[in-house]
Amino acid sequence: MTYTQGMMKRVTIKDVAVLAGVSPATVSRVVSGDGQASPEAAARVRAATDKLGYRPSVMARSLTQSSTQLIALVMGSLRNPFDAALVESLSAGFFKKGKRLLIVPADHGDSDPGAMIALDYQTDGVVVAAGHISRSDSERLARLGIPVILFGRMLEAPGVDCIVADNVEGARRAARVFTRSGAGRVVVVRRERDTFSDDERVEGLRSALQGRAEITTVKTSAGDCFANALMLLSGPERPDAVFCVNDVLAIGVLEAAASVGLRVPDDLSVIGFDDIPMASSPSYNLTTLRLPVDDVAGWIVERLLRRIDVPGLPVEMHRVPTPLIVRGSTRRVVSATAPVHTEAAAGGMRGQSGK
Amino acid sequence: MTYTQGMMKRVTIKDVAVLAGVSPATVSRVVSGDGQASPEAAARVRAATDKLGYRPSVMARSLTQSSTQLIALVMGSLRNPFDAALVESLSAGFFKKGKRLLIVPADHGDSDPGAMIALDYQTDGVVVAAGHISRSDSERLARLGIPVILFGRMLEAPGVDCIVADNVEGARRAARVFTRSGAGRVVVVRRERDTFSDDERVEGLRSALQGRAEITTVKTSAGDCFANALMLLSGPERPDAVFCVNDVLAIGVLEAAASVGLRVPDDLSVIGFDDIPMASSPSYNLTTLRLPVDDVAGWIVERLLRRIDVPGLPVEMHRVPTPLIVRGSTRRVVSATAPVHTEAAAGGMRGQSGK
DNA sequence: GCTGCACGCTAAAACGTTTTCACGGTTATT
DNA sequence: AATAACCGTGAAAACGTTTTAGCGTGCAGC
Repeated sequence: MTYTQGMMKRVTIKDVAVLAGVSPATVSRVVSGDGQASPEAAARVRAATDKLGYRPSVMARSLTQSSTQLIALVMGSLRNPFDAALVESLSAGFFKKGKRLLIVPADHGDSDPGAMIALDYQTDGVVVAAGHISRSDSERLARLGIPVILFGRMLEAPGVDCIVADNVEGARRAARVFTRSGAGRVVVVRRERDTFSDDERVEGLRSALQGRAEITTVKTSAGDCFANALMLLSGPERPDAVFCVNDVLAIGVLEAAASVGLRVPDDLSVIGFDDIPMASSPSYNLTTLRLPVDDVAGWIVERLLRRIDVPGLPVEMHRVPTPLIVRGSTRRVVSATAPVHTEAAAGGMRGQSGK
Repeated sequence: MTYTQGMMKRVTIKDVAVLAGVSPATVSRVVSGDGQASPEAAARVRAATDKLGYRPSVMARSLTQSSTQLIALVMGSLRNPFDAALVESLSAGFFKKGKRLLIVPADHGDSDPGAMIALDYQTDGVVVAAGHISRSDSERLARLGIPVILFGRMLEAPGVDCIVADNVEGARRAARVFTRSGAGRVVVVRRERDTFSDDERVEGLRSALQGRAEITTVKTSAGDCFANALMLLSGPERPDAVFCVNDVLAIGVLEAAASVGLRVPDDLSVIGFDDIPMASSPSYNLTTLRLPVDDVAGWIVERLLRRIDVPGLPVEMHRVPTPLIVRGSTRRVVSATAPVHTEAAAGGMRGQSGK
């Protein structure tokens, strides 16, 4: 079998119809499955679609139907393993439900807010995993019946559900560990750009530590974290505890501590946030607040699909629990109060995602 | 300003037309920019689109035009930082050129080959970043004029360009380091599933080491790498050099080496592949073959767009150079022959991506 | 003053589906 | 036996664009 050079025309429903000897309407009914069609007609149609390799055009279908099976995902950098894992988990989750991800960078130079691409492509929904969506934009989407899930920050607006880690409770747990081990000088390491979640984490720690310790804040990019931590840890007023708003920063601090010969956790306690796989690697062994990525992705998928099904639903503000994972970067203290989740120190490189 | 409850209808080109007092055709010409229109008509149309917030429906447009501005990206797990970086770089690169990424998991349970989603959505092109595409599928896409870029493996088929790391040359460089430092027992660590690239890397090392060293191969998942390496390194026939098909595995080996008290590079040399940011962190300081992710993404974007523009182009098989990045996990030897790229050991956590 | 031409615009067709409407032909209900 | 309900099907409209064909108008060239 030889093929003609050049581009062939797409095989359409009409081609199938003439081959099967029925009308396009019947083909549509058979292919979509729900319409009524006689067994013999259905058989002929199916034979024709198989022979021709017919695939309905989603583009054309979406003109008459509302659904495109597309979900817009506004995402940022994937340098942080947590974000990469979230995107992967979302992609898999949505795909399993027949939805495809249309990804749009949150911080493209353009002034055009990324989420609005949902309008161009008539997306079934929007997930804002990084960055923000303005109230007016979200209202515009809501007016068109496009639901939005916002991850990492709260926004009270029609049609947008929010899912945020329980940041203050997590930070409080970290604070408790610090006070138990008698930390007096605590440094908070956070990113350069203030985000909703970072603010909550820092504020949570600060309020829980109120009066019990002296707190300093350092802002740094992930790339400069090592260098900045180096300075901090070799300076005169060395902290005895460091709380980082995510694990990547915490690992930078651990590197620096090792580099200047500080013993962790004896000289310095370090706590991170997220519990990325690296955190449990033997060389870091980082105590952290776990943000369970598969739970987050699962909730987002569930919630968005449900809202697509039943549009009238009241909005929901979901807080994801952030259990403390005690590892080697903090001192083990006998706890008289609430039990905390600890972990056998053996087994390296094994992350949280057990799938 | 209050909005009516419930879903509003989309604002279409017709709405704009009546508001501007012109025909839909004129609106189309003004919006798309290339048609001819009088200044005053154009002004009225622009005022109308602004007032109504009109956004053309890509779906409807794609019926008459061929282009959807969509690129299908077949991707696998993002657990390996290299893959995450690649996706991020591709997304940014394509977005800058006005293309959006439609992501489809390579290994969804479905039997349907992922790349074929390109047909459903009339994608402008396909990037296969993980997994494979069969010859017949690629031919089908080619017949419809949809170009394909295949990353990580070679396939000679019409309409598919390939980009692959220079695996054998990289592996040869690794072999040279090993032989110079007098390694006699070399272990190759590779993934459980054989891939084109892994095969090339392993075979490249094997052929370069031919007769100079005893070679053993170990297959492992990333999660089990630490445990497996532990066994290997504490066993009777301990290797003095380990070549890993990627950095993630190499880091597992380094962890294990540290865990059993082996000194690197004195007792053991380790070389990885990819040069992920972690590789340059002070606690690993891994010698590796760099696969420059931004170069890869850049080539893919360029090439795919060019092929979309001019369909007749002959296929291209691109090999990406894989320079050796010498760090602390291999012994420094005075080189009498070709100069190799070395790197100041200072500055932690700073990866290759300088952007 | 007529032809030819560029221009600005509109009407209508086209793209590939789904869905509504209508129409015969069965089958069930009285 | 008459009527009603139902089933399978096709014609046609609809979705929101772009594009082609065509139609006046004004202007230059003869």
